[in-house]
Amino acid sequence: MTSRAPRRATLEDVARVAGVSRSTASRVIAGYGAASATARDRVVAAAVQLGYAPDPAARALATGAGVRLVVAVAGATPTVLHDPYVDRVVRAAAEVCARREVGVSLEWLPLHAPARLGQLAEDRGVRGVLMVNTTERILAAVPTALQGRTVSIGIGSRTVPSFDVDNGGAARTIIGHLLASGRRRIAMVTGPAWMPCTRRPVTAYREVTRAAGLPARLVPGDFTATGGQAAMLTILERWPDTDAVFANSDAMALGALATLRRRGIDVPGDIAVAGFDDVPFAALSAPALTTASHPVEQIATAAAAAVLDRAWVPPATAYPSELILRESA
Amino acid sequence: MTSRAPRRATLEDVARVAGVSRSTASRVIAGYGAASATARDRVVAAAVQLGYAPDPAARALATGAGVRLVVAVAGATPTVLHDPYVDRVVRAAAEVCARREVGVSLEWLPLHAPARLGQLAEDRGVRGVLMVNTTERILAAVPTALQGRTVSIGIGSRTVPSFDVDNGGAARTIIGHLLASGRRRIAMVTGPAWMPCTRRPVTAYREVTRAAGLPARLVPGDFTATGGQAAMLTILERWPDTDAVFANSDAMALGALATLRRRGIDVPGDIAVAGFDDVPFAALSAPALTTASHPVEQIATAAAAAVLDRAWVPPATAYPSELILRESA
DNA sequence: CGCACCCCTGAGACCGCTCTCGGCGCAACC
DNA sequence: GGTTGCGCCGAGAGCGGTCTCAGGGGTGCG
Repeated sequence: MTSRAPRRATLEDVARVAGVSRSTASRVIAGYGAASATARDRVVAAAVQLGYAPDPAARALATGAGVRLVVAVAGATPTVLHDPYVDRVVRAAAEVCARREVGVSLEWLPLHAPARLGQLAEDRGVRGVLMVNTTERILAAVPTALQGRTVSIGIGSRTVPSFDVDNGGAARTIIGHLLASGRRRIAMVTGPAWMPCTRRPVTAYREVTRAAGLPARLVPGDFTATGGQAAMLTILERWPDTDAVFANSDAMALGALATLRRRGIDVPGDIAVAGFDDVPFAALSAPALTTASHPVEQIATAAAAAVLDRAWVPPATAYPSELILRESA
Repeated sequence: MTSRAPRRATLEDVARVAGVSRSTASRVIAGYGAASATARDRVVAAAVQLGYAPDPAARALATGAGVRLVVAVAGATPTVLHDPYVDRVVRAAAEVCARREVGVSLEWLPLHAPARLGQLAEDRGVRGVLMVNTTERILAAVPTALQGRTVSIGIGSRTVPSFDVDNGGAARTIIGHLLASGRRRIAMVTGPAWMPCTRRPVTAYREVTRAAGLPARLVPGDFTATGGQAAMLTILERWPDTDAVFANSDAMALGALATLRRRGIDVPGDIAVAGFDDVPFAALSAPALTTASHPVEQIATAAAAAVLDRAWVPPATAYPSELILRESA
């Protein structure tokens, strides 16, 4: 008995063992047509016995479905890929995809060159697209060939469903908290103007402060810590009497904290600082950062599952954020 | 002229346009056999003209190569996947893979169940494996079918090449710096004992302190910030006269910093603190953290490229780390 | 001039799966 | 009893590549 190379079982093998045709075996494994209970049982038993698992490449080839999910991050430069936020999205997506025998790849989507989307649409390897940080302009350029298998983390459109945190609500809650604790000259460090995710928090800020009869003090940041440091400097210079700062990301808030510390300004005594995201280090800063949670993993998991399963999804889902009270505000 | 669905060009189309057979076209595209200069030119021209790109699934099916790279993270529980370090590895790998039409997936490798490796080996979908945080035990269980397409970030073995930071050297440098700045009662917060990456830094610590005639003060951590907080508490309790702490990761160092701040202990006045990794927030803590760099992206990129290209790689590559002096030590 | 050899090429099998299509058996109904 | 209809099944044609193999044309040598 020559022990030949232990070739992996194929559908053909399963069919032979089950005593049915390959077609029938395929039907029960892939579950599309009808099959009798007996046939089903025999096939399943054979598959289990042989440790059968379908070859993703062969299946992709036959169905025309792609073999990987691409996470496309929009931005002006490729550096947008180097962001902890993107990391979290990619990890969650990769975890979801692993169970479905699908890979993930990461791409930069040049802000003003939606042509890349056309290439993705034609690429037989791509099963679907998960867009991050996208803009209306880019969303509008999503080719028909990609519709139905594209979702966005952030804003959406009629053709691409959106999964996002309720950042407007989060901003409202945080600013409400600042107000409630007696702050009156509240500044906000926003994200970059081109990022749509900046809009709702800014609107919320404008509304809440206007309702309280307070002036708007807006400074743009870039979601990085160094950006936060610079923004804090600007605030201090432009409005020296500021008594609270809401930074639209923890990274920026942490940067602001660093600037204030360097200037010897007491937090929260002189100025209260609040962030958004609840990154792990937010609990460890001095003082510990008051912030609001951002369920990125949950969002990315749902988004990835939606494009993989081609399930119907509500056009826009907003995930709730929770206020996390610590020392800084 | 009916404009039919713009089907993506196949090799067949390229061959037809170039006026050669599919075989010849394949030869020049995949570049394995011999082809005349004219044939080559015609095929290349046709491919360019048609915007041809090979279907990864079809190619994978024909060659038997897998269609995705799996990043396998060893650990006791699936929570090992939720680690910023893993995120960085996955991102770098995904970026490398994207250019090669390969996807990435993320898996947890149960520490005491190397059987999962056998499944990976049989999975026709996997092109190669990138192991993270692995142990000798697991390394020894890598099936032959996976050899030659598996690399490890961390320790390696005869059959799986290793890519890692020179963490022994980094530890030596950091402790040397502590010593040079007059510290004499230096404690170290290590990683978990089961992680091989803990070994070299600990050995370095032991050697350097012994050479200086100092006692070893070792406390195990878990590479998380909360673990660092707890470890710092232990150190304070067990050796109250400690004047410096080297934590083997920035997260733990930041945790230690938080504990010290809470206790009102001055850093670096009373106790100096140094970390390892140079995470972004290390520059923003109060005081800013002295640490050593960890070129994770560079390492992961090289590792991913190695398994994808099946290129020969030196059995073990140690990437240099640099001391980053800030305020805490 | 004949032969051997080599370079190049095309035909075609194959990778493992999906899915259409036609056939078969059986129950229901007229 | 004959027809219709339906449920289940197998044959087989792809999907888009790779790669073996046999053959054709040219060159070098005897």
